[in-house]
Amino acid sequence: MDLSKLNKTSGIKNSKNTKAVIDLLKKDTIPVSADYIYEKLRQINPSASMSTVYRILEKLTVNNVISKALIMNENKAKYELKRNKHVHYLICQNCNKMIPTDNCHFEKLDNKEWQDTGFFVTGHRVELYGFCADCKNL
Amino acid sequence: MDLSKLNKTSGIKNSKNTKAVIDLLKKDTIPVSADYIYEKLRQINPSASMSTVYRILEKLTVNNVISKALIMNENKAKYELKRNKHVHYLICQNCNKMIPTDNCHFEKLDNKEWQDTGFFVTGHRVELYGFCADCKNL
DNA sequence: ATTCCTGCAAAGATTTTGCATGCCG
DNA sequence: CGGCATGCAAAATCTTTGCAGGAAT
Repeated sequence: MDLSKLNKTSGIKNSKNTKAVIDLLKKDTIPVSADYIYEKLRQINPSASMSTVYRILEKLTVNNVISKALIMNENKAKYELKRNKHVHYLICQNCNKMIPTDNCHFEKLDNKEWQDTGFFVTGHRVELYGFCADCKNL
Repeated sequence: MDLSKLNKTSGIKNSKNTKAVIDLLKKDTIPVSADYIYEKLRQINPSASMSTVYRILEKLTVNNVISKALIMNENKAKYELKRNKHVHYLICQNCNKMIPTDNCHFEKLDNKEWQDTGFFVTGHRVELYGFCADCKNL
């Protein structure tokens, strides 16, 4: 996550807030909400505002540093750092827990024409839902 | 979509608005927003309100008649009728068009334990994104 | 008669924007 | 300096809820 490299192509500056947000996201293994990021950022910079958080997330999304995901049963966006190893999630229908799983059966879909539709697939998102170990026997 | 059957288990009554919403959804092949449903419903019942739409969608979702999907790059929920044949979507990153595809490679995932996680998978959602035939050569 | 449904208005929640000021390159 | 970044407040969206009256079983 080299901010100075980003800077050249995007005009994004090397601000404290932006760096802090990226550092926060590095520590998470599941997508997190703007609100969560705001709370964490306030611990580092107590005067940071929600609009700054949204503006940073927007810029990082546009520049492909993070991705914005909308999850079943959630009414707000969540964000996660894009990483080399691509991950999907198991989502519990009972407690909403998200569990990352790196066992992706679907890589072969990417960068291919999708059958006879003329659609060129560049990526995919898979959510597996069901019941986690704690909830499946309730 | 047998409302009278639903009625028995759910307490949902056979109201004009609910029937109209189900009929609307039957005509769509891609998920649609509450707003879109509201506009269509108003053509049938000009006094219908947005809160009624949301209340109907909530009830139908809970009772498994429709499903609520959150789509990449959209900031609002979309809804679609649950059908026997299960469908995924190709989503264009340029024009946001959604194209249904019934070629699902993933059915074998369902109703299985997911590897050694103890998670029991009951369903899945796949979004393939990329560029549609119209946008891929822009 | 009871229970669910509806419209309206108000409130909540999430996200975006205008503006004046501050910081980075 | 010039342009992006920030905080604040206000606004824009989307969604939910309280209440009183109406419809369905």
